[in-house]
Amino acid sequence: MSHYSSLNPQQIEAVTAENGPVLVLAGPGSGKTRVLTHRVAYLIGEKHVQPYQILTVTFTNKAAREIEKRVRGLVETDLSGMMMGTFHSVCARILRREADYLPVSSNFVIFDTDDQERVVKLCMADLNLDPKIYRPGGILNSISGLKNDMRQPDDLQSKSPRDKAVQRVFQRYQETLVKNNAVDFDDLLIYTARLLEENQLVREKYAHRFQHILVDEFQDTNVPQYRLLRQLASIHGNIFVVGDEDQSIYRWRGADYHNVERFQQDYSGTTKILLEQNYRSTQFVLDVARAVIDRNLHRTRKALFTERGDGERVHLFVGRDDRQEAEFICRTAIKLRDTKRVPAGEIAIMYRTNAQSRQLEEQFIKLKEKYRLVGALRFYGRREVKDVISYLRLVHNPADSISLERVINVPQRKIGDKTVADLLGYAASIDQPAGSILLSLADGETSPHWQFMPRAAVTRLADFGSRLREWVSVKNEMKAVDLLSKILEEIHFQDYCQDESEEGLDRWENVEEVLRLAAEYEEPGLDAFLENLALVGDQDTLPESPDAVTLLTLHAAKGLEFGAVFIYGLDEKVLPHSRALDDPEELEEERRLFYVGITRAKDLLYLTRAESRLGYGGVDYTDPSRFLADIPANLLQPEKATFPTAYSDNKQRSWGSPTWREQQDEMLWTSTPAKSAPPPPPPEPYPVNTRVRHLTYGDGWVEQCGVDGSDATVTVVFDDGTKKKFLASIAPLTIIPRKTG
DNA sequence: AGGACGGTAGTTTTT
DNA sequence: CTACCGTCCT
Repeated sequence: MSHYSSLNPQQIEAVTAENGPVLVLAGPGSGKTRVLTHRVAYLIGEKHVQPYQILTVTFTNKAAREIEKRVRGLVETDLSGMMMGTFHSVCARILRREADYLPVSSNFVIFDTDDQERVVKLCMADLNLDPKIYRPGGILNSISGLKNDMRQPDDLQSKSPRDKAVQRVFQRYQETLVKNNAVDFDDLLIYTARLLEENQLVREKYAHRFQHILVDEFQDTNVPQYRLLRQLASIHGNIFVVGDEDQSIYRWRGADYHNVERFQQDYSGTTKILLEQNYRSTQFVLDVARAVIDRNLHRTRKALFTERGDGERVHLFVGRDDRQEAEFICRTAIKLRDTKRVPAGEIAIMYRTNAQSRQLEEQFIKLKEKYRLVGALRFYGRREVKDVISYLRLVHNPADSISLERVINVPQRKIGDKTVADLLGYAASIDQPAGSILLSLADGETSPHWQFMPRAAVTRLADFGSRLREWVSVKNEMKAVDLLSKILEEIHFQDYCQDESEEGLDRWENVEEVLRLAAEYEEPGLDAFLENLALVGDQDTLPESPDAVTLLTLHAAKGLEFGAVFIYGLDEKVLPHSRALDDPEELEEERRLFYVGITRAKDLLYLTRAESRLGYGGVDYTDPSRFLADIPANLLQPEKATFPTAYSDNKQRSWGSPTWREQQDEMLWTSTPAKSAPPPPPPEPYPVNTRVRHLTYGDGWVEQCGVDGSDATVTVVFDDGTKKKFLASIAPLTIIPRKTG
């Protein structure tokens, strides 16, 4: 077929692999999406598989859409029967259909993290657990951790007081969700996995239907995902997974790249294909990437290569402080745009934590340049947005007391905390959802619940109850937009948003955006709209902007590519992050994160760090990231700040003379040359046969130390026999004083 | 019911 | 140093 001519031999092998388990290990930029989409097209076009017999699973909606779009471009066939979506959306679809077997009914709502935390707080209050001793967020994390491993509350190994608390909250949390006819994100996967494992009828139904299962980003699967795939593949065994262990960066969410190894054990006769040709980056970028990632164990080594040529060396800049570092980045980015004609939209600045974006933003603002910030404030996280969505959710599912609590007094209708607490308490005592009681109160004094609290309070509740009843009665006849407009109007939400503050306008505009989103749903009813709100994050809402530089976290960068990439903050405790330092597994993940960042670059890559950074309190003096020490010096190009320093150099170091190392750094990489001093002779920092200690490799002897170009390099033979070459100025080496006899 | 205050924590966040 | 949360006070 003609479009296979554009594929390389390994890609063709993957696309046309025989039935059975196939594992494609795809390096960054090796065309894994192409392989996946061509495989689908091949199955339909050549193997005459019906679209409805194919299941394609991804992690993000964006990826799902991309794959669908590209498959449509490859085949003529109508794809409407094909199941294609994220793990969560596929599970939701299955669960709604099979709700008879579940503790919730098919119109269950999906609780997001916000809701989850509210539930945890509620449960903790009920159990008399002090939120100051156990932070609700932390407890929720523990619960989610257990759920990700498909554990039950009583599965907790140790019985520390905290674990006991987690157990009790977990138990109650789960009961609360069921009472609210709600599931959380984890439940979508867990319920599905269990259902398929325990119910032969359901398992066979789906396992029979899906003759081919294709999975993207397989290294990011967690226990329930792995297990449910296993069940779905239990009849035909045609499971085609694509992934890359080196790009697994969601361990903390339960993802376990060991599933890649597990796959090969569990599915005998797996065809394994490595995609090593990279179509994205230049060789220098790939070499740096490889130098960094090859230090990780438990992975399939890949030898990435490119036919794009060497390209430029990877640039390395060391700022005096993080401000200068940020300034260097912004000015260089602008320079690339103006003199090297790299479009701003092809430039990205990546960092470990969101907080780091501020420094960069300040510089952009100072230079009056636009930038695009990815992911900081989430649209769906806005209070007013959550409020209006909660209204819809309550109407859709009056048993959802979390939403009810959220909106019952927003805007204020004189239903105070006391009244709400009484209502919820009363509801719990007769084991009914608070929503049902509200609806019943709409009947006035004939309601059996009328007497349960003081007249004034009950009247106001009844007021709200009759509103709610009205909305519930029309919800299936009206389109989502119309219902939402009706609600907003009746509760005067616009007035509520637009107090005279500036944010007031913003708030209302956000609400209008929700209305626009709702308008896309033509069918009457709320189901489709709410499902989408729950399962479609705003990751894909981020607008393209070709004329602005993109600022984003390394996590958010996964899957993207840019002509020029800056990685900001290559210091210990930043990347790797301080929280990861004491755990080797976490450190490996930090390394992968760095690797993901590096491999986003097509042509230009800048790594930057600073000798000091603003910490929580004052100034922190930094150590260079250990990852830098793993990059051979000949791949790097030290950079000086070529712009006039924008701030005065008033930070004299008053304590003692700088170490040779500081002099070295000054000389090589900082913008301020040593003041009017004659250029110091090239220091020989590590004389041959010096005993040295490396931060990660231990002790050894200096074998060679030379200055090539502007770089001092040092070669060390370690006691275990390994020989390493470092960039002298940044290698975490210290000289071990010789014992004088 | 809203504002002022104090305490405390402060990664990453596909769904 | 902030930013956010919870509490208390008005």
